[in-house]
Amino acid sequence: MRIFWFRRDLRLEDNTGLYHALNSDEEVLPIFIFDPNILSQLPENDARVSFIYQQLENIQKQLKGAGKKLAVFSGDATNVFGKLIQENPITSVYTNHDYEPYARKRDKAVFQLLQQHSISFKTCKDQVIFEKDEITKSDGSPYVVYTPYSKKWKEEWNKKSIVHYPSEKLLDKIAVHSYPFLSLADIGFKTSEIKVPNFNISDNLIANYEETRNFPAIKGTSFLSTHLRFGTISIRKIAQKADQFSNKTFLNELIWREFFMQILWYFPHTINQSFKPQYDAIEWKNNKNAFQLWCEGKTGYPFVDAGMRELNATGHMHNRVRMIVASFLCKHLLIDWRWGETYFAQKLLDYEQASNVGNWQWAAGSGVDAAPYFRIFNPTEQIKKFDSDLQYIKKWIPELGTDSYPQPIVDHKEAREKCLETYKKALDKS
DNA sequence: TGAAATGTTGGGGCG
DNA sequence: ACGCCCCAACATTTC
Repeated sequence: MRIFWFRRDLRLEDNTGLYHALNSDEEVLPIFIFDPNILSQLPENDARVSFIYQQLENIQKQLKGAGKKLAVFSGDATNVFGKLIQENPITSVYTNHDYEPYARKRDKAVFQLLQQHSISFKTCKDQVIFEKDEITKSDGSPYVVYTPYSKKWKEEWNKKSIVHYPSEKLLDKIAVHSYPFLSLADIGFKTSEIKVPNFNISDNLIANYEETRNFPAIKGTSFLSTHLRFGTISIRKIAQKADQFSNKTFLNELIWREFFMQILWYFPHTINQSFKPQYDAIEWKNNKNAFQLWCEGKTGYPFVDAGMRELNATGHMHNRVRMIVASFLCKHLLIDWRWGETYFAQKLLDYEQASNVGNWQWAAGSGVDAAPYFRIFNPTEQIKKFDSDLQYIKKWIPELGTDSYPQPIVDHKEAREKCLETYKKALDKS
């Protein structure tokens, strides 16, 4: 018997690892494991846990149609596997790659356990088109600048023809078993009132993406990120669609995702250290009160506040606004990018460590191919450019223009000058 | 995937 | 018609 281990690939269709697991005469036990190492840090109504559970239920419904079912466990992965291999004649375990530092550690421990029992651990590429070692410079070293990376990515993409993995057609190989399907309550969670929005990848959206994506009042973005994060849609399907359009702006965003994933793979220390080490000499102010006001959307800068309120209310924030609030936190408030990264990690439905760390370091100036330190967004100029009629801002700040809306917590000009001085001081040291 | 500061140009008011 | 000043508009440099 084989095991297929679902993680960030919560779908039956075009699932690489699932396809390879099912594509033999052996029967396959499909499992999912809720990991207390991750869950214990989350509130009981965490919206992502609800979304994962909802997707597991979807999978369960589809499997039941084929007279099968999914097993859902809770526990440390090695403990769960220890039990499963005692109770079943397991020959191999299949799963899809997960590139985050924590997942790599977890998978290494599972691999070692399986190895002791002479069980093979087969892992597949599924959540990206190209992973770590597939797009590198000619000497095998990783790209740390986006443009040449994307050029190489597109070259390789054009060379190959896309392969799909019709895992959904092999469900008859799934084993009959009596393992449980734990409920949300069983793992100590409740259904969140925050729901993951559906994605939109209509022809219209992709064709107009470059023109509309920067205006948060327009529904010009795809809302794909959460679905890509949890694998509820196949990246192969999305990339193929994006490539059909002559304007490659949308495809480029998919490439940014893989760019940051390979950066995290080669430079895992960047989850808490600046990619450019001299940026760790910055003397952040780290004012807790200012941070709290930023979190709550009460800085007195409407674009910043609207974004943070959108995040708090929905678990989502428009990408243009993410850049604005991030620049404001790091540069106007001189608060360490890690604080912002941590807050986003708590709140974002689409939280993806590689993209979140990569983009926060971009905003702080400390990352690969980052914004230069002197590039400081003016949160008021940004309104003129991207929300000039205040449609987005008023949606989230109904009290705008009244006495109850706070005064700016910092003066733009002063904050800008202080930022330049602080960054310069740190960078002059090296 | 900036914005401010500084420089340049040219039209118009005016003596 | 001319020189001078002002300043908007645009370009370039700087942070």
